[in-house]
Amino acid sequence: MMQESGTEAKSNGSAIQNGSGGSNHLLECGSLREGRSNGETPAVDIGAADLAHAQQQQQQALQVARQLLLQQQQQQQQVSGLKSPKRNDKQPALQVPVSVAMMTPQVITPQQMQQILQQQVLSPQQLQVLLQQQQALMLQQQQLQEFYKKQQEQLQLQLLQQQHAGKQPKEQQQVATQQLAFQQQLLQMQQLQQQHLLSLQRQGLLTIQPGQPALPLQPLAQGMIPTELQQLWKEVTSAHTAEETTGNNHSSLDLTTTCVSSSAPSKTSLIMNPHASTNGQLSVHTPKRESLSHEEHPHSHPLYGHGVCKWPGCEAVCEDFQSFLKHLNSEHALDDRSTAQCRVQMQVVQQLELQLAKDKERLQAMMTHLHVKSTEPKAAPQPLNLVSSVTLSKSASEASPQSLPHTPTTPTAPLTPVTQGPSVITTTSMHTVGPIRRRYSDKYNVPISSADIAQNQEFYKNAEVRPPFTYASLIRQAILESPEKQLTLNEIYNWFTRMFAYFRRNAATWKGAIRTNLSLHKCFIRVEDEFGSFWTVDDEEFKRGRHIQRGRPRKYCPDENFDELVAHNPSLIKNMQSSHAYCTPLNAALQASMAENSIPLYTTASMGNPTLGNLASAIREELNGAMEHTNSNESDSSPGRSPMQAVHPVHVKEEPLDPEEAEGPLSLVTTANHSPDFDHDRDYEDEPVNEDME
DNA sequence: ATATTGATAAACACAT
DNA sequence: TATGTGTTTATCAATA
Repeated sequence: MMQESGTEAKSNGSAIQNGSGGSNHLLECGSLREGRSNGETPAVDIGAADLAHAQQQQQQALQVARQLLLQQQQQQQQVSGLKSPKRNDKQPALQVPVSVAMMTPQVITPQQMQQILQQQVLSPQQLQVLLQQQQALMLQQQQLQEFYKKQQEQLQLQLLQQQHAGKQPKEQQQVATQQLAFQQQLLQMQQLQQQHLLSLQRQGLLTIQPGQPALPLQPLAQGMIPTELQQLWKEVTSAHTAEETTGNNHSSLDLTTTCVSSSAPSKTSLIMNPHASTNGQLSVHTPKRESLSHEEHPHSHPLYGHGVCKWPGCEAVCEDFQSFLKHLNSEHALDDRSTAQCRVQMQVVQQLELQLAKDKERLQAMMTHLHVKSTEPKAAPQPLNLVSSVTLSKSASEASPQSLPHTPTTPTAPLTPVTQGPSVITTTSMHTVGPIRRRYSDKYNVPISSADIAQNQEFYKNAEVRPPFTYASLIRQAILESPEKQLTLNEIYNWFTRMFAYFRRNAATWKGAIRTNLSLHKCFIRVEDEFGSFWTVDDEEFKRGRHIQRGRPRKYCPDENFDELVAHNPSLIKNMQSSHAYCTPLNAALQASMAENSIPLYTTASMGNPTLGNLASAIREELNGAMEHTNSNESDSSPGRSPMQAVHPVHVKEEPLDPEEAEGPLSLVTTANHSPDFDHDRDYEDEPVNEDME
């Protein structure tokens, strides 16, 4: 059994999903061109009597174009959705975006581009290639558009002729409508691309040569500026002096020219700087006001940082803030160029906002979906393709382990980092699962809060996603969740399988890990009684951090002399006290209430503080006495055992009526709903219940 | 570059 | 003997 899991664990190596490129778009464009020439032929025959024929041809051409459009849209969608299942392992995101970008010369959506930029995975050369491809495509699209314009004109001519002739077939109307619709789509698409291109330019990613007229920009003139933009623009301009005209009067012409000039300087800044965009956004609003305000806050200016001017596409080095101001006033004064850049920035912002809105929506849908799903009997693991750690704390994750049946060792990214981030399950936050063993930072050692787990519990129960917690954290959680704060090994196993779908396979692996952790971590204390042994946790020790202590003295062993043991390891008694090893239900209740009040469990306070410590020991003694009364057969009859231990069997094994319902203070809210199939594994379940302890 | 830390695998001992 | 439990060590990978 070990072997099987062993090999499985090691075989996970390199399952790197490579987003394979889509179809070759250029080819499709080629066919488009053919379609176009076909379409043009009939155009020449306008005067021909065979209107039906011309219409047919037009329809064919339309169809081809529509298909093309559809394909493009689909591809865009596909590509934008590509990131989700990606698994990165050793192969950072780098390869994926690059390959995608290189293999599919289609127009890249702004979202994609942004992602690529953010990941900073493309070399300047690669970016150039990409951009060139995009330009080429845009050119083709423009041609396509021209073609349709022509067609439309023809159609209108035909219609006119027909009207004169007194005929107006329905088909023609339909065709005309379709054409219009299509053209609108085309325009929209182009507009999007323009914006994208503009943003690239703004970031200095695209350099348009003088000889290469702002071809892609031209269509922008056709796209209307959204009203919000106009409003924004008005604000910007009005903030200046009255001399300026309103934004509405700025034709795309200036924009074009300015963009060209502004893009020139920044070949160097091929990688988008996250800060830059932030600054850019700020600058969008009222530059003037900001320049005023910066005087109040001398050294903080959104356009100035790290000794560099953050004006889009500028990056001029300014020794100090004063020189920056000079530079700002001289180089970025209110002129056509600056206004145009401002405009571009507005578009960029708008685009980002759009994207943000979309992503928010997506996130919402994902979360909703997951919620719904959790209620379903069996969760399909796949749904959460959350794979990219992008973030949901939930967020994204990576390829779900499900997809890697043989990679038990590869943890998935945390759905929700325990201590940080939203506790929502964000798909983005999940890291890719790869064979990589993720090491959870110390913060993951922080006790898992009920809320943290509770929020994602359903998710983990159903999705085979590896929880982002260490074994130690989980074991602790399992123990603390139990009514008695103690569990047998088997019960711990069961807790794992019950709470996490991920631990329903490769049992040998994770069970071994649990055992190792129990042994290795100082915070886990093994206690024996005549019914067997169980584990408790010393929360103090747990919180203390590094649990592992190689070569540490053997843990408490029932067969050894307790006093001697304590003498050797004074902390042991502490551990025992703090852990529930010897705690009576009363003490447990005390701790429970502390926990409820967010007081660290088994706090050192109770140990360190003489008063509390005394109280604890007093309670213990009392309980011991009580134990002896109730359980005479127990007690110290066993020589090697300490009195404390003797107490154990009495209450320790008392099994709650329903393990699921008798929850400790730390128990997860949801624990109550567990399936009963697990958890009845104690051999001593039939043990009499001692409820009189309270 | 090094030290820590966590996960795993494996060897071993012991008990049932 | 087979299995479960527990301990220990080694190795690998991720991180600090």
